[in-house]
Amino acid sequence: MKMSNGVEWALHGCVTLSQSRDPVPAARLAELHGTPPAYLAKHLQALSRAGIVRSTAGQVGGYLLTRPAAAITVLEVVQAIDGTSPAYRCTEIRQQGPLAVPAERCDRPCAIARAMASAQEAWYGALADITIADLAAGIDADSEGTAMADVRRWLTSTA
Amino acid sequence: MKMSNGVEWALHGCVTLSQSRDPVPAARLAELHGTPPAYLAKHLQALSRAGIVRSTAGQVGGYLLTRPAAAITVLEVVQAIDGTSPAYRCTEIRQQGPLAVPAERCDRPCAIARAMASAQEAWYGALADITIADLAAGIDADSEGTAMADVRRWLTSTA
DNA sequence: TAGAACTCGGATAGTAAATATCCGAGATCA
DNA sequence: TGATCTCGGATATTTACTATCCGAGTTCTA
Repeated sequence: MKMSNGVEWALHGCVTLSQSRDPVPAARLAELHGTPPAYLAKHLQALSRAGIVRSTAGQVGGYLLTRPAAAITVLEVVQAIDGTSPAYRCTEIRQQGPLAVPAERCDRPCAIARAMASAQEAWYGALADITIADLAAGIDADSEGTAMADVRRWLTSTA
Repeated sequence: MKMSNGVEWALHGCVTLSQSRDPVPAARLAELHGTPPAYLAKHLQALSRAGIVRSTAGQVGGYLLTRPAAAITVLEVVQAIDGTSPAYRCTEIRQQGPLAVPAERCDRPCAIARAMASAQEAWYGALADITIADLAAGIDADSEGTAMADVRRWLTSTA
């Protein structure tokens, strides 16, 4: 069970975008985070499709959050990059083999699928309780309150 | 984020093994569940390495649970098949780029990694609260108490 | 006691997904 | 109006999962 590596870049990118009032080009984010520019752009497209960021074309274009950072949950970002399909997908093997359960009796998921879905629900719930603003605050606290200010300064400075 | 398909087979297999007092060959489990025999055997090897099942060679050999089903958690099975490494792995991109954080200040994981680890902790906790015995009871309840009896009858019958 | 049959175990191909990249379409500013 | 910079989807490469086979070891039978 491996989560896409792009989730990390997307989360860091959203935190960075939360510090900017002007659009930030994908190349700029890639430079800041030390990631492949083209690949990061692909993930930003996914965020755009999910309605988390808004893209602007042209010379002063770039990406920008569509909502306040406090209104964007980590779960949204994870699902935008990694997909919404649950990690465990039941293939209904109870309907196969010599003791197959007739399909008419399989209206509800089997006990195993229910257990796995319940656990994933706990996972999603935890992710939904954290917002991009929380992450920014946590990173700021780790750096004794200088990290986000440094990001804002770097974003406004011309490359 | 996609979990290995073998987890489903392993969980169903453990439930089946919990109904048998004699070793069950991998080929028998594969026949019951309608899965590729060789591939299922590979996953059973992983369960064996994790100490969840015990293998016996020879003519009357097969696989058997090492502990009562109530003492085996779903988390153990999932980790045995899918690995123990967390789904989200931080690549420490905070240490790269023009605003890189010096390594000396990275003694503890960054706020994003902490948040993701906390969520995974919730996931694991939910899986650890469910045992193989719970799954067997749930499946039995879905079938109005006939499923496990049918399994026991089928296991003792000669193919 | 020797043989044979059946078992598991690790090493070996094939396939799908994720990773990484490039070039074209569209929009903005000079 | 033109040039430059932006995003967006289509395209190769690598990784991990899926699936399989054959050899080593063990147990029962004759």
